[in-house]
Amino acid sequence: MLGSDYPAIQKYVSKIEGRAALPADARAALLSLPVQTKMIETYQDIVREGDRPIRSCFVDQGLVSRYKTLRNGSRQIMSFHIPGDMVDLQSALVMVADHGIRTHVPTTVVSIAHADILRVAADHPALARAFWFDTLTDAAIFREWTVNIGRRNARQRTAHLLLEFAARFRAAGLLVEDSFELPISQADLSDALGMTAVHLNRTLQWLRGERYIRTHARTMTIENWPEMIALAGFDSVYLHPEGPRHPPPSVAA
Amino acid sequence: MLGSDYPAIQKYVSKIEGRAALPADARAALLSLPVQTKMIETYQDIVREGDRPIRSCFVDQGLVSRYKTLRNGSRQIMSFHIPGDMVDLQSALVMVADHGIRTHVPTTVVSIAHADILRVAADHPALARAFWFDTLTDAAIFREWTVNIGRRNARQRTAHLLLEFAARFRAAGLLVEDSFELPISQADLSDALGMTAVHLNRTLQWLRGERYIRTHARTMTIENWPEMIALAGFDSVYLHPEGPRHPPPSVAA
DNA sequence: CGAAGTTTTGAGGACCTTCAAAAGTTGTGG
DNA sequence: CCACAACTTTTGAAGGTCCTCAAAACTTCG
Repeated sequence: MLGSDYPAIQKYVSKIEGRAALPADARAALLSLPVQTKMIETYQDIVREGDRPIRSCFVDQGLVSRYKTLRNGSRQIMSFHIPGDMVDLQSALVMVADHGIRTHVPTTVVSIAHADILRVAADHPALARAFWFDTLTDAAIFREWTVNIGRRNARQRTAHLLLEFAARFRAAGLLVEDSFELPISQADLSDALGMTAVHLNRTLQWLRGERYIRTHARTMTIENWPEMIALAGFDSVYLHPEGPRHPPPSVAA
Repeated sequence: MLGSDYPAIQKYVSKIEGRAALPADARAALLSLPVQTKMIETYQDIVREGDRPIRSCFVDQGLVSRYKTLRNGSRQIMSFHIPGDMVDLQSALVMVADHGIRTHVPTTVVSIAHADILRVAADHPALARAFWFDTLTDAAIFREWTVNIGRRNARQRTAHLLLEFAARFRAAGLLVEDSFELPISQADLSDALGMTAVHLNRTLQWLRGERYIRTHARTMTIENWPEMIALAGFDSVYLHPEGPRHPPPSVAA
C-alpha cells in the first residue's frame, strides 16, 4: 500500500516545496501520514452538500469540481481542481460541507484524515503555514471568479477562465505547446461561468472564429496569447505563482 | 497608546474565542502585539492594488470593502467588512496585493505588522489555526458570492446580500429589531452585486413594494424574514456561525 | 442656502436566456 | 465491425432581463 501511495503525497509535498522549502521533520511528518487512494468514475460525487467528511482529498489523476445546486435546479461550479491540487484541505476545520465535490473524468483521489492534518499542522508551524497559504490561494481564485462573473461579458469571461486553466496546467507541467486537455463538457463550463450552455457554445465559436483558440476533441489550444490576455484582462498574480512571502519564520531564528 | 488600543484587539480576541477558547499564552501573545490605530475618511483607499503592504488591518468602527477595478473602469466589490472583522489577515503571507481596500464611511482601523502575525502564528498553533479558520471563512463567503452572482437573478441576488449583512450584523451585535445601519450607496452595492446602479435601484423598489424590506435613510429593515429567505434561497451555514470543528488538537494531548 | 452627491425616472437597445430540435460524437454489445 | 443508445455540440427563433445614456428629483452637509 505505502509503496503505491507514496508518490501521490510526494506530489503534494513537491508543490508545497516549490514555494518554500520545508524543514526536514515537517516534510517527514507529512510524508508519513496514512493515506487512502481511491479510483472514482466520471460524474460521481466525492462529497455531497451537507456531508460531514472526515478526510480531505487530493487529486492525483483526473479532474474534479466543487459546486452548489440551487433550489430551482441550476448549478454553479465554484472551482476546478487538476492533478496536484488539494481540493478541500480547509474542510479539516469545518463541521459540515457547504458544497459538493464531484469528478468530471475517471479520477484517482488520495485522501488524508482531518485529524492527521490538524495534528501535523499543530506540531509543525511550517505545515500550518503551508496549509494556510493553500486556503488563501483558493480564496484568491474565488475572488477572481467573482470579478469575472460579475463584471466581464461572456467573451471576456470565457477567455479568462481558459487562461486560468492554461496557467494552472502550465504550473502543473501539463501544458504542451500551447495545448492542454480540458475534459469538461460545455454544460459544465457554462455552470462555472454563470451562463447557459447555448450561449457558451456561441461564445466558443466566436473565440474560434477570431482565432483566439483552437479545439480538437477535448484538447484546447491557445492560438493567440497576447490578444487573448488583452481580451480577458488576465493577470496571473491572483494565482500566486511565486508562493508565500518569506521562508518560514521562527525556524530561522 | 496601549490604553486606547487594547480594547480594539480585545474585540478580535473575543471573536476568535467565541469559536474556541485560546490557551492563555496564545491569548496573551496576541494581546501583547503592538498595533497602530488610524482614523480614515470616507472613500479613502487603505490598500491599493499592487501595493506591498506590511501590516494587516482590522475594522474597529466603520465599514470597508475589497475591490478590483477593470481596464474599462468598471469595479467589482468582492467583500465588505464590518466592525470586528479582520480585513486582510491573509496578506501576511502574500507579496503584493491583488486588490484594493477602501472605506465607505469614516472608519477606525487597527493594524498589526505581518511579521508579528507570522511570528505568533508560528509560536502558537492555536493562533495559526484561528488565522487559518479566518481565511477559510473568507473563502466560503467568496464562494457564496460566486454562486449569488452567477446563478441568481437581480431580486434573489440582492435579497441574498441583504440577508448576509443581516446575519453578520446580528453576529456582531449590531442588529436591532430587524434593522441595521447599511452605509453603502446604491452605486457601491451594485458594484458588489455585479449589476448597474439603475437596475439595483429598481430591484430595491420592487423589494420595498413587495414588503420584503423597508428603508429609512441608511437604515435597512427586513420586514418579512421567511419570504426573504425563501426568495434568496439563503442558508447561513456558509458563514460558519458555529466556528471550527474541534478544540485545538495536540494542546489537549 | 447652495453645492455635491445620491436616488429615481424614462426610453431604447443589447446581451443573454429559453425552448426545441437537429447534427455530431462516443461507447457498447451483438 | 457495424448498429444503436446516450451524450454532447450546434442551430434557430423569440423574448426577457438587464444595460446604457441622460436628466430630474431628492438628500446631505458645509
